[in-house]
Amino acid sequence: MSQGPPLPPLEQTVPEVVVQRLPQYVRVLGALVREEVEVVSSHQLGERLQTTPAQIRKDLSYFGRFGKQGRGYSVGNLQRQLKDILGLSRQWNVGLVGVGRLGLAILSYPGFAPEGFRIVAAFDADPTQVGQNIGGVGVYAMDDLARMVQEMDISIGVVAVPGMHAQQVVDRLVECGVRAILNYAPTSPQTHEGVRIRNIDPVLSLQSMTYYLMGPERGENGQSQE
Amino acid sequence: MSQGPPLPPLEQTVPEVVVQRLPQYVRVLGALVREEVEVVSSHQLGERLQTTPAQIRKDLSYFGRFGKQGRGYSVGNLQRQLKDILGLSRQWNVGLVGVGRLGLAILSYPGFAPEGFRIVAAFDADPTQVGQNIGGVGVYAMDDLARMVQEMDISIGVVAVPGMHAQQVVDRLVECGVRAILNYAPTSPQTHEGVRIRNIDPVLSLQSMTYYLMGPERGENGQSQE
DNA sequence: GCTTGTGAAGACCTTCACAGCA
DNA sequence: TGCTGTGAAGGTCTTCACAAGC
Repeated sequence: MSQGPPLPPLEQTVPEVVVQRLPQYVRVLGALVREEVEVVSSHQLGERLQTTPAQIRKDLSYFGRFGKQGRGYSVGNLQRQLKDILGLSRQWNVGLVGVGRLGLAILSYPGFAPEGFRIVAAFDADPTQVGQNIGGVGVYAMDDLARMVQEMDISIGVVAVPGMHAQQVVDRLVECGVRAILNYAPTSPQTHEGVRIRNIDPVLSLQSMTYYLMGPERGENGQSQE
Repeated sequence: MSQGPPLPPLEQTVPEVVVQRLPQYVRVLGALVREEVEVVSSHQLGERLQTTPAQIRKDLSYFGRFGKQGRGYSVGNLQRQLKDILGLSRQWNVGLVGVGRLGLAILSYPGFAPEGFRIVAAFDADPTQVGQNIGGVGVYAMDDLARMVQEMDISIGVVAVPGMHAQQVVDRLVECGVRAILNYAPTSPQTHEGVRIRNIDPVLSLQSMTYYLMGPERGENGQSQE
């Protein structure tokens, strides 16, 4: 799975949970920038993020030393560094598969572009959809997927097709070289080696909350996120 | 936080991760029912769910003994049992806050009702929205929240307001007695004791995937879900 | 034979607690 | 004094491995 013996820098492997928390740190730092706060301690960050200061310091320590003892972290600097680490200092081109009700909602969602995620092409299996232009985004046939991924430098796929077809769409995307997929279909597709999938599945979220709504008292601790 | 000394039945506390996996089990079991499979082993379930058989057996063992040695689990029976445990054998009334673009998309999403989640009322701070009827769902003022939660037996809140207002909406819902909240706003609200919040945040999902798209080779293992 | 249920072992992540430094 | 960065300790979740039973 890994390479030969030379063994490059190889920064100690970072737990996936940590990577998943970093974007939240970036977001809070963005809020602090807007509030014109210049320095922040791990304790203050912990309050905003509902975590412990230790967690934040430990997380950051996987990537470097960003703070100053006795003072804390420079808000602007830390935000910039984390964005660089996460790859958020650049734009990413996104391909959307499925322009049904859900796909259209995603296309019209204004939250992606400001964060650097640009939907540059849409795809659909239905020939009557192909050729359309929806809010500036062209709709292509699935057969054009490989070509368009190349030509438009698409590195992220968004899947918004019926659950029944999600797996094959994921497989197609992976074949075409896409290694990060955001899946809105109510199915957890089989994952491929080296490919990241994140599922957006509100029904599953609801279904795990109802457990705590049952019985007289099952909700002992009141946390939990995402 | 816990009670006195009598210490009732108190089934060993179930890890939250386990509760979050159960709905996926239920879903796969549903697929097996439709395929008319009658018996399934933890190994087979593990294949479909990309987990180990041991994980599944351990998870189930928190709730009872559902299998038969040498045979496996009765698909129908196991599904029924898990649904009962999760509270999925009944309907749940849901209140939606925010009927902007996102709220409307949620209202028209056909995936909730078949799973037993019925959106019975919508709320909005904008007086010009109040009084509408959207696909059979009335839009009420925020001042009616407490009353409607009572009258309509709303136990789950869905938040679809701008990030800026998410926290206060969550607080209002909690005040009104709602203890399970699905939050679509791009903010992680502070959680209250005894209240469950699940955040639907596609941008955060994207932002944690880009990390693995950076650099020559950082994506060592190719798993990860949600 | 095959598969469950489970204590014990192990891996992983979080929290503690303190040395080091501004 | 105040706060970071971090090894070590502690907890939690996962995996192993096997007794029990069909």
